[in-house]
Amino acid sequence: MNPPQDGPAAPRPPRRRVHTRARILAAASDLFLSVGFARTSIEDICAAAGYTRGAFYSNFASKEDLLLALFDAQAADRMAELEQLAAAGAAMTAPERARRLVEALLRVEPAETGWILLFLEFRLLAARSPELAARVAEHDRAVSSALAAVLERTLPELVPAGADAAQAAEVILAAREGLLARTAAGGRAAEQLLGATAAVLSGLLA
Amino acid sequence: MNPPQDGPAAPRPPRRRVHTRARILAAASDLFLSVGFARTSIEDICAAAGYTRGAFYSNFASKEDLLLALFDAQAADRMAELEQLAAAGAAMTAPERARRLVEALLRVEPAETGWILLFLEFRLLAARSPELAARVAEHDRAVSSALAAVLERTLPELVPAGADAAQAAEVILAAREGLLARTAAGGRAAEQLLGATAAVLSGLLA
DNA sequence: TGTACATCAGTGAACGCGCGTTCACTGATGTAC
DNA sequence: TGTACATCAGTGAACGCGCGTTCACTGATGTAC
Repeated sequence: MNPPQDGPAAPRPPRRRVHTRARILAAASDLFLSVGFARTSIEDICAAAGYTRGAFYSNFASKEDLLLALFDAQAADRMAELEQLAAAGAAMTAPERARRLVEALLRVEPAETGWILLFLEFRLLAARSPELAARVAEHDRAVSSALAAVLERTLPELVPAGADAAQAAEVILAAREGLLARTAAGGRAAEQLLGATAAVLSGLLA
Repeated sequence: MNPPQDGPAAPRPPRRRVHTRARILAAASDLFLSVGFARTSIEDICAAAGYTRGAFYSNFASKEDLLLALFDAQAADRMAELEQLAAAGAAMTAPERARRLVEALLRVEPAETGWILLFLEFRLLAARSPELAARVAEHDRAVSSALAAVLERTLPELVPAGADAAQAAEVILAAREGLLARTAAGGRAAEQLLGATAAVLSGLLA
């Protein structure tokens, strides 16, 4: 694995074909979001990206490793989004900020739907694997404290008396996941459940 | 498949070895709850129940069919539980009723934890299969309206102004699933998240 | 009660398939001189 | 700039395994007489 240590130890040359990893990641993302992790084979991913199976193992240690890489990227995106939400909130009225937050949290675009299902699958895997569980916990912690910061800075009135922003953020995120899981998994129409949520929320906040 | 229609069409004799189905169901329930649906093989189930694989297919059409049978049984249990909750609530004070309901909904015994994870897995399967999606939707509808009845009869103050009991029930159940999924999937300690939920709830209801 | 027969619950070997992973290899890319 | 060489990203065949499902069968259970 290590380069020979006897020469003048030249610094490693920059990697070639740097796009391979990115293309595999992009193809995997598309497939995971539309079909799910378990139902997507490595063969499918490589074919979609224009490579053969070996290229996969030259860039990732395993299928699970690829999934983790995707989640890291997704987590970064989500953090940035929350950051932006907090910044944009400063210039708005409180009800406007609340509306925007709920909108951001309960979005049900197809892409978001795919992510929720993929996340569910990830939690399920994590439930049986301590390593994955640690990664999920880390992710949850990061997103949760980012949301707590948004709440504290722009919507303290959403934090119920007797609870702190961190607690409120955790409960909000967990509830959000349950709601979106139901809409994403089909069955009852999404609008119906989200409508109910809106009704309940505005009742609570009135 | 049908008996010959030429005789005097005697009524079918009662089935023999009637316990087989029940024993397979019990073994499957144990395994699904502790290991999950995908990770449990039919071979595992049959071995645990004391049969061979063929016995399985003589009692169930497929692995999925067995899962559906388990869910039907579980749904019946849950309905009975809610029924009982409503009946018992009549003799209590309102805060006591609220405490009991929250307790019942956010229980995290090991068995309940297994059920939540199994349900997650079921929703995931349902997301890719219209037939299963219909079954989940039916199940959700039944449980949801049972909870709505409990709310209306014993805890109308839990229904926010502007929302009806059906909407409140749906949102409560969805949020419950999200909360329990997080605790069941490990990572953050269950007590921590449930403690946060309690804090948020009592803040909201105060 | 006893005997011949029919049924069908359960057996267990075999099938077939998909898929994650490995590995000896090759040829394009970059380095040294 | 040109040539020899080394590297290693990507190839593609093969391996191995697990598992859901099928099916010809058998022998215990029940029926008819």
